[in-house]
Amino acid sequence: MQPIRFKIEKQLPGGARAGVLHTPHGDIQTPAFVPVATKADIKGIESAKFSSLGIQTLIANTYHLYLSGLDAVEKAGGVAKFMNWDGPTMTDSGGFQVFSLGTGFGKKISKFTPEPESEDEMSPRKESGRAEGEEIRGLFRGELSSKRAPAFYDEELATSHGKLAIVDDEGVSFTSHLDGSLHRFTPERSVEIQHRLGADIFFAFDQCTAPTDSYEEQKEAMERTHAWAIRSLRAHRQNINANLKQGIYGIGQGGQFDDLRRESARTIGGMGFDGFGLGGSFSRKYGDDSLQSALAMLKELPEGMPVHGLGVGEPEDILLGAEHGVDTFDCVTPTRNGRTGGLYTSKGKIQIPNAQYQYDYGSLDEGCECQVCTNHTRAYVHHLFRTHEMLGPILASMHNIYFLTNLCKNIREAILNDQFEQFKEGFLAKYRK
RNA sequence: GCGUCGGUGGUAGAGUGGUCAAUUACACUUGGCUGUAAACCAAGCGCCUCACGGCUACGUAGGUUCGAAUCCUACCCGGCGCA
Repeated sequence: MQPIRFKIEKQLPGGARAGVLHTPHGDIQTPAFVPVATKADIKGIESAKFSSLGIQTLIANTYHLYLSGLDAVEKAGGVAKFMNWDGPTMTDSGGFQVFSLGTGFGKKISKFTPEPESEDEMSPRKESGRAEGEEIRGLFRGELSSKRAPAFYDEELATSHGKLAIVDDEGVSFTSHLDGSLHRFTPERSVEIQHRLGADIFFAFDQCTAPTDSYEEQKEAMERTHAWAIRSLRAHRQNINANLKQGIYGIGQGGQFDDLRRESARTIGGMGFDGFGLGGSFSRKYGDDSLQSALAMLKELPEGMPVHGLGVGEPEDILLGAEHGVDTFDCVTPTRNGRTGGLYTSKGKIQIPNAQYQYDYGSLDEGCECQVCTNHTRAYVHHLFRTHEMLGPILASMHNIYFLTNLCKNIREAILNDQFEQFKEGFLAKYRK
Protein backbone atom coordinates (compact mmCIF):
# COMPACT_ATOMS: atom_id res chain seq x y z
CA MET A 1 0.00 0.00 0.00
CA GLN A 2 1.24 3.43 -0.91
CA PRO A 3 2.13 5.63 2.02
CA ILE A 4 0.81 8.73 0.28
CA ARG A 5 -2.58 8.85 -1.37
CA PHE A 6 -4.36 11.91 -2.63
CA LYS A 7 -8.09 12.17 -3.02
CA ILE A 8 -9.59 15.13 -4.82
CA GLU A 9 -12.98 15.94 -3.38
CA LYS A 10 -13.87 18.64 -5.80
CA GLN A 11 -12.13 20.28 -8.71
CA LEU A 12 -13.28 23.44 -10.46
CA PRO A 13 -12.97 23.85 -14.23
CA GLY A 14 -10.12 26.33 -13.76
CA GLY A 15 -8.10 23.77 -11.84
CA ALA A 16 -8.69 24.80 -8.23
CA ARG A 17 -9.38 21.82 -6.08
CA ALA A 18 -10.09 20.69 -2.58
CA GLY A 19 -8.79 17.33 -1.50
CA VAL A 20 -7.38 15.16 1.18
CA LEU A 21 -3.79 14.03 1.27
CA HIS A 22 -3.55 10.80 3.24
CA THR A 23 -0.26 10.14 5.00
CA PRO A 24 0.86 7.57 7.56
CA HIS A 25 0.48 10.21 10.22
CA GLY A 26 -2.88 11.55 9.30
CA ASP A 27 -4.77 13.46 6.66
CA ILE A 28 -4.08 16.88 5.28
CA GLN A 29 -7.09 18.83 4.08
CA THR A 30 -6.07 20.75 1.00
CA PRO A 31 -5.30 23.37 -0.04
CA ALA A 32 -3.05 23.59 2.98
CA PHE A 33 -0.31 25.84 4.18
CA VAL A 34 2.85 24.12 5.42
CA PRO A 35 4.98 26.13 7.84
CA VAL A 36 8.71 25.70 7.59
CA ALA A 37 10.49 23.94 10.44
CA THR A 38 14.00 24.12 9.06
CA LYS A 39 15.89 22.76 12.05
CA ALA A 40 13.05 20.68 13.46
CA ASP A 41 11.20 23.63 14.87
CA ILE A 42 8.84 26.21 13.53
CA LYS A 43 10.91 29.07 14.81
CA GLY A 44 9.54 30.24 18.11
CA ILE A 45 6.56 27.94 18.30
CA GLU A 46 6.17 24.83 20.39
CA SER A 47 4.56 21.81 18.79
CA ALA A 48 1.78 21.76 21.36
CA LYS A 49 0.47 24.95 19.77
CA PHE A 50 0.51 23.72 16.18
CA SER A 51 -3.02 22.43 15.98
CA SER A 52 -4.55 25.52 17.47
CA LEU A 53 -2.85 27.53 14.74
CA GLY A 54 -4.40 25.40 12.04
CA ILE A 55 -1.16 23.65 11.23
CA GLN A 56 -1.68 20.24 9.65
CA THR A 57 1.86 19.50 8.60
CA LEU A 58 5.28 21.13 8.42
CA ILE A 59 8.48 20.82 6.45
CA ALA A 60 11.98 20.41 7.87
CA ASN A 61 15.26 20.70 6.04
CA THR A 62 17.80 18.08 5.06
CA TYR A 63 20.74 20.44 4.79
CA HIS A 64 20.33 21.98 8.21
CA LEU A 65 19.54 18.79 10.06
CA TYR A 66 22.36 16.98 8.32
CA LEU A 67 24.78 19.63 9.58
CA SER A 68 23.49 19.40 13.10
CA GLY A 69 21.22 16.98 14.81
CA LEU A 70 20.79 14.18 12.31
CA ASP A 71 21.75 11.40 14.68
CA ALA A 72 19.62 12.76 17.46
CA VAL A 73 16.65 13.08 15.15
CA GLU A 74 17.10 9.57 13.86
CA LYS A 75 17.48 8.04 17.30
CA ALA A 76 14.38 9.86 18.44
CA GLY A 77 12.47 8.14 15.67
CA GLY A 78 12.34 10.91 13.07
CA VAL A 79 11.61 14.62 12.95
CA ALA A 80 8.00 14.32 13.99
CA LYS A 81 8.71 12.30 17.10
CA PHE A 82 11.70 14.41 17.94
CA MET A 83 9.48 17.47 17.87
CA ASN A 84 6.69 15.69 19.71
CA TRP A 85 4.34 16.29 16.83
CA ASP A 86 2.03 13.45 15.92
CA GLY A 87 0.90 14.83 12.58
CA PRO A 88 2.33 14.48 9.09
CA THR A 89 5.71 15.94 8.22
CA MET A 90 7.75 16.69 5.13
CA THR A 91 11.43 17.29 4.50
CA ASP A 92 13.00 19.36 1.78
CA SER A 93 15.94 17.82 -0.03
CA GLY A 94 18.59 20.43 0.52
CA GLY A 95 18.42 21.36 -3.12
CA PHE A 96 17.34 24.87 -2.32
CA GLN A 97 20.45 25.41 -0.23
CA VAL A 98 22.56 24.67 -3.26
CA PHE A 99 20.94 27.77 -4.62
CA SER A 100 20.72 29.95 -1.54
CA LEU A 101 24.24 29.22 -0.39
CA GLY A 102 25.48 31.01 -3.39
CA THR A 103 25.45 29.05 -6.61
CA GLY A 104 22.52 31.09 -7.80
CA PHE A 105 22.45 34.80 -8.37
CA GLY A 106 22.99 34.48 -12.06
CA LYS A 107 26.50 33.14 -11.77
CA LYS A 108 27.99 30.27 -13.63
CA ILE A 109 27.91 27.33 -11.37
CA SER A 110 29.18 24.28 -13.08
CA LYS A 111 32.15 22.70 -14.72
CA PHE A 112 34.97 24.65 -13.31
CA THR A 113 38.36 23.70 -14.61
CA PRO A 114 41.50 23.89 -12.56
CA GLU A 115 43.37 27.15 -12.64
CA PRO A 116 47.12 26.84 -12.79
CA GLU A 117 48.44 27.55 -9.35
CA SER A 118 49.74 31.05 -8.98
CA GLU A 119 52.95 31.28 -7.06
CA ASP A 120 52.83 34.89 -6.15
CA GLU A 121 52.24 34.66 -2.47
CA MET A 122 54.10 32.66 0.12
CA SER A 123 52.40 33.32 3.41
CA PRO A 124 52.14 30.19 5.55
CA ARG A 125 48.45 30.74 5.98
CA LYS A 126 47.83 30.71 2.29
CA GLU A 127 49.98 27.68 1.93
CA SER A 128 48.13 25.57 4.44
CA GLY A 129 44.78 26.58 3.02
CA ARG A 130 45.81 25.50 -0.38
CA ALA A 131 47.17 22.21 0.80
CA GLU A 132 43.80 21.36 2.25
CA GLY A 133 42.07 22.36 -0.94
CA GLU A 134 44.33 20.09 -2.95
CA GLU A 135 43.39 17.16 -0.85
CA ILE A 136 39.72 17.75 -1.37
CA ARG A 137 40.15 18.15 -5.07
CA GLY A 138 41.96 14.89 -5.34
CA LEU A 139 39.29 13.14 -3.38
CA PHE A 140 36.41 14.33 -5.47
CA ARG A 141 38.23 13.87 -8.68
CA GLY A 142 39.06 10.32 -7.82
CA GLU A 143 35.45 9.49 -7.03
CA LEU A 144 34.12 10.55 -10.34
CA SER A 145 34.43 8.53 -13.45
CA SER A 146 31.91 10.03 -15.81
CA LYS A 147 33.12 10.85 -19.30
CA ARG A 148 32.09 14.45 -18.89
CA ALA A 149 34.78 16.30 -17.07
CA PRO A 150 33.08 16.72 -13.74
CA ALA A 151 33.53 19.78 -11.66
CA PHE A 152 35.59 19.51 -8.54
CA TYR A 153 35.49 21.47 -5.40
CA ASP A 154 37.62 24.56 -5.32
CA GLU A 155 37.63 26.15 -1.96
CA GLU A 156 38.95 29.49 -3.08
CA LEU A 157 36.46 29.64 -5.86
CA ALA A 158 33.66 28.52 -3.62
CA THR A 159 34.28 31.06 -0.95
CA SER A 160 34.82 33.94 -3.30
CA HIS A 161 31.72 36.01 -3.94
CA GLY A 162 30.33 34.61 -0.73
CA LYS A 163 29.58 31.31 -2.37
CA LEU A 164 29.57 28.20 -0.29
CA ALA A 165 28.48 25.65 -2.84
CA ILE A 166 29.52 24.38 -6.23
CA VAL A 167 27.42 22.16 -8.47
CA ASP A 168 28.47 19.49 -10.87
CA ASP A 169 26.50 16.77 -12.59
CA GLU A 170 27.12 14.28 -9.84
CA GLY A 171 26.04 16.49 -6.99
CA VAL A 172 27.01 19.52 -5.01
CA SER A 173 30.00 20.27 -2.84
CA PHE A 174 29.61 22.85 -0.18
CA THR A 175 31.10 24.30 2.94
CA SER A 176 29.02 24.40 6.05
CA HIS A 177 27.81 27.88 6.84
CA LEU A 178 28.28 26.97 10.49
CA ASP A 179 31.94 26.02 10.66
CA GLY A 180 33.28 26.03 7.14
CA SER A 181 33.74 22.27 7.03
CA LEU A 182 33.48 20.58 3.65
CA HIS A 183 30.59 18.36 2.60
CA ARG A 184 29.02 16.83 -0.44
CA PHE A 185 25.45 16.03 -1.35
CA THR A 186 24.32 13.83 -4.17
CA PRO A 187 20.75 12.75 -4.90
CA GLU A 188 21.49 9.41 -3.25
CA ARG A 189 22.90 11.06 -0.19
CA SER A 190 19.97 13.43 0.14
CA VAL A 191 17.51 10.55 -0.06
CA GLU A 192 19.46 8.55 2.47
CA ILE A 193 19.41 11.46 4.90
CA GLN A 194 15.74 12.03 4.31
CA HIS A 195 15.07 8.38 5.03
CA ARG A 196 16.77 8.87 8.34
CA LEU A 197 14.77 12.00 9.04
CA GLY A 198 11.70 9.90 8.39
CA ALA A 199 9.13 12.43 7.21
CA ASP A 200 5.97 11.19 5.54
CA ILE A 201 6.75 13.15 2.41
CA PHE A 202 10.15 14.14 1.15
CA PHE A 203 11.58 15.69 -1.98
CA ALA A 204 13.97 14.61 -4.68
CA PHE A 205 17.28 16.43 -4.78
CA ASP A 206 17.06 19.23 -7.30
CA GLN A 207 18.84 22.32 -8.51
CA CYS A 208 16.99 25.51 -7.86
CA THR A 209 17.43 28.57 -10.06
CA ALA A 210 16.52 32.24 -10.04
CA PRO A 211 14.20 33.80 -12.63
CA THR A 212 17.09 36.03 -13.61
CA ASP A 213 18.99 33.08 -15.02
CA SER A 214 19.26 32.72 -18.77
CA TYR A 215 17.42 30.17 -20.85
CA GLU A 216 20.56 28.09 -21.17
CA GLU A 217 21.14 28.13 -17.44
CA GLN A 218 17.54 27.19 -16.73
CA LYS A 219 17.69 24.39 -19.23
CA GLU A 220 20.89 23.03 -17.82
CA ALA A 221 19.57 23.15 -14.26
CA MET A 222 16.33 21.54 -15.38
CA GLU A 223 18.07 18.70 -17.13
CA ARG A 224 20.35 18.16 -14.20
CA THR A 225 17.33 18.17 -11.92
CA HIS A 226 15.71 15.52 -14.12
CA ALA A 227 18.77 13.33 -13.92
CA TRP A 228 18.89 13.81 -10.18
CA ALA A 229 15.17 13.01 -9.94
CA ILE A 230 15.71 9.60 -11.50
CA ARG A 231 18.57 8.94 -9.12
CA SER A 232 16.57 10.15 -6.14
CA LEU A 233 13.65 7.95 -7.05
CA ARG A 234 15.86 4.94 -7.66
CA ALA A 235 17.62 5.44 -4.35
CA HIS A 236 14.28 5.60 -2.62
CA ARG A 237 12.85 2.51 -4.29
CA GLN A 238 15.84 0.52 -3.17
CA ASN A 239 14.88 1.04 0.44
CA ILE A 240 11.83 -1.14 0.90
CA ASN A 241 11.30 -0.17 4.49
CA ALA A 242 11.27 3.52 3.64
CA ASN A 243 8.92 2.86 0.74
CA LEU A 244 6.30 1.61 3.11
CA LYS A 245 6.41 4.72 5.24
CA GLN A 246 7.48 7.61 3.09
CA GLY A 247 6.37 9.16 -0.16
CA ILE A 248 8.67 11.04 -2.49
CA TYR A 249 7.83 14.11 -4.56
CA GLY A 250 9.75 15.03 -7.68
CA ILE A 251 10.52 18.65 -8.40
CA GLY A 252 10.12 20.42 -11.70
CA GLN A 253 12.18 23.41 -12.76
CA GLY A 254 12.34 25.65 -15.79
CA GLY A 255 12.40 29.11 -14.30
CA GLN A 256 10.48 31.71 -16.21
CA PHE A 257 10.26 29.75 -19.42
CA ASP A 258 6.94 28.08 -20.04
CA ASP A 259 8.25 25.57 -22.53
CA LEU A 260 10.89 24.36 -20.09
CA ARG A 261 8.31 24.26 -17.33
CA ARG A 262 6.00 22.09 -19.41
CA GLU A 263 8.80 19.81 -20.46
CA SER A 264 9.92 19.49 -16.86
CA ALA A 265 6.42 18.70 -15.66
CA ARG A 266 5.95 16.00 -18.28
CA THR A 267 9.32 14.48 -17.51
CA ILE A 268 9.07 14.49 -13.74
CA GLY A 269 5.37 13.71 -13.83
CA GLY A 270 6.05 10.58 -15.83
CA MET A 271 8.66 9.14 -13.51
CA GLY A 272 6.34 7.67 -10.94
CA PHE A 273 6.70 10.04 -8.03
CA ASP A 274 4.06 10.24 -5.34
CA GLY A 275 3.67 13.95 -5.86
CA PHE A 276 5.07 16.95 -7.63
CA GLY A 277 6.84 20.06 -6.38
CA LEU A 278 6.87 23.37 -8.21
CA GLY A 279 10.52 24.30 -8.03
CA GLY A 280 12.14 27.66 -8.28
CA SER A 281 12.44 30.84 -6.35
CA PHE A 282 9.44 33.06 -6.47
CA SER A 283 10.76 36.03 -4.58
CA ARG A 284 9.62 39.38 -5.92
CA LYS A 285 13.15 40.66 -5.65
CA TYR A 286 13.88 38.96 -8.94
CA GLY A 287 11.20 41.05 -10.53
CA ASP A 288 10.06 38.26 -12.77
CA ASP A 289 6.87 36.39 -12.27
CA SER A 290 8.12 32.86 -12.60
CA LEU A 291 5.23 31.62 -10.52
CA GLN A 292 2.96 32.12 -13.51
CA SER A 293 5.32 30.01 -15.57
CA ALA A 294 5.47 27.37 -12.88
CA LEU A 295 1.72 27.11 -12.96
CA ALA A 296 1.96 26.13 -16.59
CA MET A 297 3.25 22.82 -15.30
CA LEU A 298 -0.02 21.83 -13.71
CA LYS A 299 -1.75 20.92 -16.93
CA GLU A 300 1.04 18.54 -17.87
CA LEU A 301 0.90 16.41 -14.75
CA PRO A 302 -0.85 13.06 -14.37
CA GLU A 303 -4.38 13.44 -13.15
CA GLY A 304 -4.77 13.34 -9.41
CA MET A 305 -1.12 13.88 -8.58
CA PRO A 306 -0.74 16.10 -5.52
CA VAL A 307 1.12 19.32 -6.18
CA HIS A 308 3.24 21.23 -3.72
CA GLY A 309 4.36 24.82 -4.19
CA LEU A 310 7.86 25.11 -2.81
CA GLY A 311 8.43 28.47 -1.21
CA VAL A 312 5.11 29.95 -2.21
CA GLY A 313 3.75 31.89 0.69
CA GLU A 314 2.50 35.40 0.03
CA PRO A 315 -1.29 35.40 0.37
CA GLU A 316 -1.75 36.56 -3.20
CA ASP A 317 0.52 33.81 -4.47
CA ILE A 318 -1.22 31.14 -2.46
CA LEU A 319 -4.49 32.31 -3.89
CA LEU A 320 -3.06 32.25 -7.39
CA GLY A 321 -1.53 28.82 -6.87
CA ALA A 322 -4.68 27.34 -5.41
CA GLU A 323 -6.67 28.77 -8.27
CA HIS A 324 -4.60 26.69 -10.65
CA GLY A 325 -4.61 23.55 -8.57
CA VAL A 326 -1.67 23.69 -6.20
CA ASP A 327 -2.56 21.67 -3.13
CA THR A 328 0.05 22.50 -0.52
CA PHE A 329 2.32 25.48 0.02
CA ASP A 330 5.34 25.78 2.23
CA CYS A 331 6.99 29.06 3.00
CA VAL A 332 9.03 30.98 5.53
CA THR A 333 6.93 34.10 5.11
CA PRO A 334 4.84 33.83 8.26
CA THR A 335 7.74 33.11 10.56
CA ARG A 336 10.36 35.28 8.95
CA ASN A 337 8.05 38.24 8.51
CA GLY A 338 6.62 37.70 11.93
CA ARG A 339 10.01 37.51 13.54
CA THR A 340 11.03 40.76 11.90
CA GLY A 341 7.87 42.68 12.68
CA GLY A 342 5.74 42.09 9.61
CA LEU A 343 2.16 41.09 10.25
CA TYR A 344 -0.36 39.79 7.76
CA THR A 345 -3.78 41.31 8.11
CA SER A 346 -6.92 41.12 6.03
CA LYS A 347 -6.12 44.67 4.94
CA GLY A 348 -2.58 43.95 3.88
CA LYS A 349 0.78 43.64 5.56
CA ILE A 350 1.74 45.99 8.37
CA GLN A 351 4.95 46.68 10.27
CA ILE A 352 3.93 46.41 13.88
CA PRO A 353 7.07 48.11 15.27
CA ASN A 354 6.16 51.30 13.39
CA ALA A 355 5.39 54.36 15.48
CA GLN A 356 1.75 54.50 14.46
CA TYR A 357 0.92 51.40 16.50
CA GLN A 358 2.27 52.59 19.82
CA TYR A 359 -1.15 53.44 21.15
CA ASP A 360 -3.23 51.25 18.88
CA TYR A 361 -5.22 49.11 21.25
CA GLY A 362 -7.11 47.27 18.55
CA SER A 363 -6.46 43.62 17.70
CA LEU A 364 -3.70 42.77 15.25
CA ASP A 365 -6.19 41.98 12.54
CA GLU A 366 -9.77 42.88 13.13
CA GLY A 367 -11.98 39.88 12.81
CA CYS A 368 -9.12 37.38 13.15
CA GLU A 369 -9.97 34.62 15.58
CA CYS A 370 -6.48 33.44 16.35
CA GLN A 371 -5.33 33.21 19.94
CA VAL A 372 -3.04 36.19 19.56
CA CYS A 373 -5.70 38.50 18.16
CA THR A 374 -8.26 37.48 20.70
CA ASN A 375 -5.90 38.12 23.58
CA HIS A 376 -3.55 40.95 22.65
CA THR A 377 -3.50 44.42 21.18
CA ARG A 378 -1.35 45.96 18.49
CA ALA A 379 0.06 48.32 21.10
CA TYR A 380 1.19 45.37 23.20
CA VAL A 381 2.89 43.52 20.36
CA HIS A 382 4.40 46.83 19.22
CA HIS A 383 5.79 47.30 22.72
CA LEU A 384 7.24 43.78 22.76
CA PHE A 385 9.09 44.47 19.54
CA ARG A 386 10.35 47.82 20.75
CA THR A 387 11.70 46.29 23.91
CA HIS A 388 13.13 43.29 22.07
CA GLU A 389 11.13 40.82 24.07
CA MET A 390 11.12 37.40 22.45
CA LEU A 391 7.40 37.14 22.92
CA GLY A 392 6.89 39.75 20.20
CA PRO A 393 8.30 37.65 17.35
CA ILE A 394 6.57 34.61 18.78
CA LEU A 395 3.14 36.18 18.86
CA ALA A 396 3.64 37.71 15.43
CA SER A 397 4.72 34.36 13.99
CA MET A 398 1.75 32.63 15.54
CA HIS A 399 -0.68 35.11 14.10
CA ASN A 400 0.91 34.97 10.67
CA ILE A 401 0.81 31.20 10.56
CA TYR A 402 -2.82 31.23 11.54
CA PHE A 403 -3.49 33.85 8.91
CA LEU A 404 -2.11 31.61 6.17
CA THR A 405 -3.53 28.31 7.40
CA ASN A 406 -6.86 30.05 7.75
CA LEU A 407 -6.54 31.51 4.27
CA CYS A 408 -6.07 28.01 2.90
CA LYS A 409 -8.97 26.75 4.94
CA ASN A 410 -11.18 29.48 3.54
CA ILE A 411 -10.01 28.73 0.02
CA ARG A 412 -10.86 25.10 0.55
CA GLU A 413 -14.34 25.89 1.79
CA ALA A 414 -14.89 28.31 -1.04
CA ILE A 415 -13.95 25.63 -3.55
CA LEU A 416 -16.24 23.11 -1.95
CA ASN A 417 -19.06 25.65 -1.94
CA ASP A 418 -18.51 26.81 -5.50
CA GLN A 419 -17.60 30.26 -4.27
CA PHE A 420 -13.93 30.43 -5.07
CA GLU A 421 -14.17 33.40 -7.42
CA GLN A 422 -16.21 35.44 -4.98
CA PHE A 423 -13.90 34.59 -2.13
CA LYS A 424 -10.83 35.47 -4.12
CA GLU A 425 -12.22 38.80 -5.29
CA GLY A 426 -13.41 39.68 -1.83
CA PHE A 427 -10.13 38.79 -0.20
CA LEU A 428 -7.99 40.65 -2.68
CA ALA A 429 -10.17 43.75 -2.70
CA LYS A 430 -9.69 44.08 1.02
CA TYR A 431 -6.10 42.89 1.16
CA ARG A 432 -4.89 45.27 -1.53
CA LYS A 433 -7.14 48.14 -0.43
C1' G B 1 39.02 78.80 48.31
C1' C B 2 43.29 76.23 45.88
C1' G B 3 44.65 72.29 42.59
C1' U B 4 43.29 68.93 38.90
C1' C B 5 40.46 66.41 35.13
C1' G B 6 36.41 67.14 32.10
C1' G B 7 32.03 69.61 29.34
C1' U B 8 30.91 66.96 21.44
C1' G B 9 24.79 65.78 17.77
C1' G B 10 18.38 62.05 21.39
C1' U B 11 22.03 58.87 24.62
C1' A B 12 26.93 56.73 25.30
C1' G B 13 31.34 57.89 23.39
C1' A B 14 35.53 58.95 19.26
C1' G B 15 38.05 63.10 17.38
C1' U B 16 42.53 66.95 19.97
C1' G B 17 44.78 73.01 14.21
C1' G B 18 42.60 72.02 7.85
C1' U B 19 40.45 65.82 4.31
C1' C B 20 34.57 67.45 10.47
C1' A B 21 27.96 68.49 9.79
C1' A B 22 31.90 65.56 12.85
C1' U B 23 34.08 57.70 13.44
C1' U B 24 31.14 54.12 16.06
C1' A B 25 27.18 51.98 18.89
C1' C B 26 22.43 52.48 20.66
C1' A B 27 17.95 55.15 20.08
C1' C B 28 14.73 57.14 16.44
C1' U B 29 12.10 57.14 11.17
C1' U B 30 10.99 54.17 7.10
C1' G B 31 11.70 50.19 3.64
C1' G B 32 12.50 45.06 2.53
C1' C B 33 11.88 39.85 3.58
C1' U B 34 8.33 33.85 -0.99
C1' G B 35 11.47 25.39 -0.67
C1' U B 36 15.28 30.26 6.42
C1' A B 37 23.65 31.30 6.17
C1' A B 38 17.66 35.71 8.24
C1' A B 39 15.25 37.36 16.59
C1' C B 40 17.72 39.72 9.97
C1' C B 41 19.13 43.25 6.16
C1' A B 42 19.00 48.19 3.99
C1' A B 43 18.33 53.46 3.78
C1' G B 44 17.70 57.95 6.43
C1' C B 45 18.70 60.55 10.86
C1' G B 46 21.29 69.63 12.48
C1' C B 47 18.38 73.44 9.19
C1' C B 48 17.12 75.01 3.95
C1' U B 49 17.30 72.68 -1.22
C1' C B 50 14.90 67.93 -6.21
C1' A B 51 20.00 68.71 -6.70
C1' C B 52 24.51 71.60 -6.99
C1' G B 53 25.10 74.15 -2.85
C1' G B 54 24.24 77.23 1.35
C1' C B 55 23.52 78.17 6.66
C1' U B 56 24.09 77.26 11.95
C1' A B 57 26.79 73.94 15.10
C1' C B 58 31.17 70.53 19.41
C1' G B 59 29.27 74.56 27.64
C1' U B 60 29.27 80.52 27.23
C1' A B 61 31.99 84.92 25.68
C1' G B 62 36.25 86.69 23.63
C1' G B 63 41.14 85.86 21.33
C1' U B 64 45.37 83.57 18.30
C1' U B 65 45.46 81.72 13.15
C1' C B 66 44.78 81.99 6.16
C1' G B 67 41.89 78.22 8.92
C1' A B 68 39.64 76.04 15.61
C1' A B 69 35.37 70.83 18.16
C1' U B 70 40.78 70.86 18.43
C1' C B 71 45.45 76.33 20.84
C1' C B 72 44.97 80.77 24.55
C1' U B 73 42.01 83.83 28.26
C1' A B 74 37.81 84.66 31.31
C1' C B 75 33.37 82.88 32.96
C1' C B 76 29.55 78.98 33.86
C1' C B 77 28.73 73.78 35.07
C1' G B 78 30.38 68.72 36.78
C1' G B 79 33.93 64.83 38.93
C1' C B 80 38.06 64.10 42.10
C1' G B 81 41.91 65.79 45.71
C1' C B 82 43.53 69.30 49.42
C1' A B 83 41.87 72.93 52.75
